[in-house]
Amino acid sequence: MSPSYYSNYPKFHVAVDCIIFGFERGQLKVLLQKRPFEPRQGEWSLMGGFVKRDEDVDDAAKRVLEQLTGLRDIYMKQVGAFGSVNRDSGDRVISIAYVALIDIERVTDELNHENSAYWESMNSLPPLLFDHKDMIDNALGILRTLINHHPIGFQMLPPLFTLTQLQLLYEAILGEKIDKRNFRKRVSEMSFIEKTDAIDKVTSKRGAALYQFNFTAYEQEPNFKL
Amino acid sequence: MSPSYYSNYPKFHVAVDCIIFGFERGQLKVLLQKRPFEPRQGEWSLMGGFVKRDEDVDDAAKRVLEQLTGLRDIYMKQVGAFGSVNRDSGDRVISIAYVALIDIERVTDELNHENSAYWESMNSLPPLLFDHKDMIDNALGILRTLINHHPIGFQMLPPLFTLTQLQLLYEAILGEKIDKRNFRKRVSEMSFIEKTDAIDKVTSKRGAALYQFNFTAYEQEPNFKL
DNA sequence: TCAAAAGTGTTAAGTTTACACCCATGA
DNA sequence: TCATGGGTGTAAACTTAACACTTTTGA
Repeated sequence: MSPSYYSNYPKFHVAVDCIIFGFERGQLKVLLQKRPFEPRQGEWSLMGGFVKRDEDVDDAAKRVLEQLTGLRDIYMKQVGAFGSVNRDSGDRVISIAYVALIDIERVTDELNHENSAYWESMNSLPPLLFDHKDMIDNALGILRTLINHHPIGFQMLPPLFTLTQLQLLYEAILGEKIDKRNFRKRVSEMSFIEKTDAIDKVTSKRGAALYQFNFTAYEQEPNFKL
Repeated sequence: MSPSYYSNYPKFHVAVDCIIFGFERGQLKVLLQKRPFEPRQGEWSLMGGFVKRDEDVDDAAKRVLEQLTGLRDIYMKQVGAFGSVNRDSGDRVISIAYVALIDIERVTDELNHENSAYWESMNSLPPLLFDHKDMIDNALGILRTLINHHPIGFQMLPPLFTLTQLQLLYEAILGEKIDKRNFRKRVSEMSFIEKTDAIDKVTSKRGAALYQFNFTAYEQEPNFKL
């Protein structure tokens, strides 16, 4: 182990940062934290942490996410590595950013606030630490690209959702209005988005049909285009 | 510098690996090297190198590319970080992969062979070191995604090229045949792909019109769809 | 009774696909 | 003269976009 050729070269701190997206009341939100240590303690930042010695980088991201939210088996995808020399004012740190999509209802307020974490709307982000704003922008770009052909939006909705919620989610991610009838026509062509017998009476007097995403049906016929 | 909080955490070797694509005689090729050091000296690998202490990770990738090819100002894009614990059998190394697109004619054979580097067709890749095959697969995926809406294919062609060359390039990247008349119709709608007076007599008796990509025209009207 | 959100089809415009022959030249 | 690659247009199929009114119900 550690043969001489490699050991001529420098080593670096390697961190992961998580861009955790959720969706609530028609708004795309991101989970931010007041940085709990120096330097720049108290500034708004993404949730992050250092990679451990015998830990895959992907696993480090999962660990950080679980520490903050208590959730495992969450959809995550690497956004990329951020490696400018001076990106971290404390010391040289190379950070690998991950985007995670979660159902905001699964994260309780207590959990959030223990970590001084808060959901902030993407429309009104505060100034952020280091290059964390760039990370969020990249993550959103990836989300916008993926959302059109992959059924990942459902990760941010409860198991049962109305078509209006689904449409608002797409509008929030893409940043544009979608025609309601065209949207519903496309949804109805996808057999894996199933209408249930349940009715949502929270957001309308009349009540709206609740739908669910059927993962196994999707596996069999994964033609997705919204 | 190096405040106590950070210094509790481990440090890692960080490398860059370059997936260098080129195009020659109808084939998409990648520049591979016989690994010049232990462990696993002599195995086919991507061109890589360790990040230096005061060097941006992006700059490390540019440096490695320039060392191998002598070329600067090349189109490069980060593919992502590869961070499994045991991905490198020598020691723990976290590697950040970059894809680069170059005009194969600009790299002379001498340069290549000094570094024991060779262009290998994507259709007949040898077994590769570590996770380098995954890196190439990811890079190709990114290339396929980008090529449809961004004029990056031209980076792999000489300044003057025929429409047949351009079509063969697209076919090689996408891995499927394209209808000649439909392809040319789409090209003719893009004002920044300009016909020149020059004629190529190398590949046909009749001669084929040579075209060029006009970058400034593209900046003004960047609507690209092939 | 009325405000608020749910639900529902058709048509025109635009895009994509499929398809086959003549041309110019050097060997 | 013929083999090779260059060059050209149209019609049908499909996809996308635009658009407005009725329904249900709780307050």
